Amino acid sequence: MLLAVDMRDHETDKVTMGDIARASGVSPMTVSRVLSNNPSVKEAHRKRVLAVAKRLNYHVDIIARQLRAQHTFQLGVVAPFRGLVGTYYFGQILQGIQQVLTGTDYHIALYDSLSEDFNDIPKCVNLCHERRVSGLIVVAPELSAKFPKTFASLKMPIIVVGSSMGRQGVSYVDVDNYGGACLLTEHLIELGHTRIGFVSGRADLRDASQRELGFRKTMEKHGLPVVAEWIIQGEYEARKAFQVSMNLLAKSDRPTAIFAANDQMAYGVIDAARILGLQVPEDLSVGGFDDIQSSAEFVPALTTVGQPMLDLGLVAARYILDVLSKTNTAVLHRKLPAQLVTRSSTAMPNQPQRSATSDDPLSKISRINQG
Amino acid sequence: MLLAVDMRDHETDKVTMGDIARASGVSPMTVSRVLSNNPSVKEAHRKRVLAVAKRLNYHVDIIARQLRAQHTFQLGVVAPFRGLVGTYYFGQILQGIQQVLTGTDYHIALYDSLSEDFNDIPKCVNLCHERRVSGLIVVAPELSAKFPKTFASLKMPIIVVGSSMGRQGVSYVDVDNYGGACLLTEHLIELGHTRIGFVSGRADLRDASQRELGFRKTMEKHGLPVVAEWIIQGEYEARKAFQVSMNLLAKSDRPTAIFAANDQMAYGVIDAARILGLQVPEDLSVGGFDDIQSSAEFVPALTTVGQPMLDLGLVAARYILDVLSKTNTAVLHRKLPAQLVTRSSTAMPNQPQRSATSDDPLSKISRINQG
DNA sequence: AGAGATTTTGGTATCGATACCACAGCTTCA
DNA sequence: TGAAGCTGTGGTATCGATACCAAAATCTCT
Repeated sequence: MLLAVDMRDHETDKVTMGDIARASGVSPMTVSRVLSNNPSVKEAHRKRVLAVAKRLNYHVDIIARQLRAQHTFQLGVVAPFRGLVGTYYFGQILQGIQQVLTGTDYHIALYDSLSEDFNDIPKCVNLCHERRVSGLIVVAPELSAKFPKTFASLKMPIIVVGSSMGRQGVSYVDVDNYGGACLLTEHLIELGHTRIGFVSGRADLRDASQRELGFRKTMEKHGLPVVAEWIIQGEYEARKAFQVSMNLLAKSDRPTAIFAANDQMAYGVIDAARILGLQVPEDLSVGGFDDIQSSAEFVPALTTVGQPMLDLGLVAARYILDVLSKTNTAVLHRKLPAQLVTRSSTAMPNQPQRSATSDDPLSKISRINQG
Repeated sequence: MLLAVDMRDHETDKVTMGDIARASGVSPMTVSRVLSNNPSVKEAHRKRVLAVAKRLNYHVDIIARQLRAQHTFQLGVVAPFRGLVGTYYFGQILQGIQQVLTGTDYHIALYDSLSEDFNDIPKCVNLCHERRVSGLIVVAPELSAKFPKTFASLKMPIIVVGSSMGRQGVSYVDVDNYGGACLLTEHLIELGHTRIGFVSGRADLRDASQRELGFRKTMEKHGLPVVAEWIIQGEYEARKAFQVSMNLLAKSDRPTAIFAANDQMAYGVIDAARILGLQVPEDLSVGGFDDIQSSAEFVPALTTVGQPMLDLGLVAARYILDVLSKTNTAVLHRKLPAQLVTRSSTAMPNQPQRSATSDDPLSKISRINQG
């Protein structure tokens, strides 16, 4: 009765608990108990069942388990593919999520909130709900995203990443872009800069507008002028920033410091400054935002605002898991602090007289190749 | 008996087909038929059932359907998160996949092949198999990826993206990186260049080595020298490329053209050239690879090799769906052609005598600001 | 009108794992 | 020795949708 030889062995994988039960002379229930580590089963049976399961190359049928448990163990991640997937920011969030999920039974189900089927987030969230995801992380950096209160009534944990939802009962985790921008602006002001320009990011993204707001408010707070011509559009792209800052820096009436709303654009600004013969940070201080990997190695090493992108994913995923395990039931409203990272692309501005002799950037051009 | 009023209405969503059946006076089977568009059901019943389903806010229980159908409608996508997620390349592939999936019942389940649980691809593939994904797309740009033949014996369609699998029975779709590199090299040679440098990509990535090979073979084919000092490591990063090409271009014995293994590095090379006072393309032709979005707008517009990244995703997803629907059962070995995109960053090399007078790059430095 | 063909409907079993209850076998103590 | 307690084990029902078959309802034609 024991260990009836099964010639199919590793071949077919339609092996069920019933098969194992038959082959090891116990009931399916006992098999189920063994495989779910229920302690109330005799050691002899346990060993035999495990051996048979291994021999038959058994794997639980996840679907049946899901049906019984009414739980898919899928963590839905909703994001606008166009524009977000393929960015470092989103990649880091995904890695954070995966780090939390590794070792659990959960995995990521990815949905495009811009798919032509459902051109807005609520529709996509409903789809996920119908698909019975266990929890949902909505990555929504767009300004236009609408989040109806009905989200809160869905019978699943849900959290928004990258958008602060105000007073609504929806959980979110976001980076404090406003505060981060204040930090960098304060830093530049403390160094003695009063003529500061700003390269803004994509107008449709929430974080971009928050960074610009932080810059403006801090300038106002210190009674410093925000010069309209010194606020230029960089679209979050190094190239675009390069082009627009070429124009700005070529003028004789130019700022002594520039705050770029992300690091890539800061690179673009520095490239432009180099070409125009301006030394960074001697003639121009440049600050960025994000602290992407290359910014530490960049020459000059970039002063920037560190954004805990990985943490966004970690916090969001951990929150969902906590709610699912009933550890936490509260609505989460969390702004992760951004950190000022001071490196060598910012310094005190040159003395006025010195700056006067060098109004023409071309006069300095040879210096770049001698340094 | 008809239309018994249900006060719960939209509240709870534990509505089953049985509930609808009861509320509309038919059997669960008829409800099932109506909801799966089976034509053999009387129009009166159909209308009543649909009305009730809507009123009760019914949604099929996907899990139960899956169990019955033995099919999860999940398309597994396996990729090394670290290094790949967050790249434009992977973003495009994902978008391609999603485009095919939009409108179908399938959706993406994302798995990290580098998760600490299973540090190699076969383990991750097994996990997906256990999780009963309906099909699997393995994105594997690394050189080290091992693909045992056992993949072919898994009872699910599987395709590898970004690695040509040689003679093994595993399907793949890849871009013809080798051929693309040949195209660009030929282009430079046709323009009259004989002194050509190469900025290589990440040594661990398959595509990078293929591009370099294409360059080398084409040079050899034309009897041109591959100068060791002119093959420099750019790691696929603009910054790195900028640094190493600064060194290379500052020498008096420098190439007249540089082929960078991706567009970002080409940007870096061009930036370096600018700073050294070299005009592109007059003094230096620069070609890239990938044709990323910004390359068309770049100044000068970049000559590059267009890589159909979106198509990788499209072809892979379409293949899986075809196999699942039995439309196709053959193993797919497909290399998508890369396309030469000629823009303004490449041109005929300067005449030798002219090049002789300008051995010192500094002599040209003022030109950049006058153009 | 009634036999036969056709459309429409409902009952039952099934997918595979597992919660719950009941009970067999064994131990412990009055 | 028998009642009470404990441990292991198996039977049955359930999660919700649907394939399959049989039965009912309807239609067709002589």
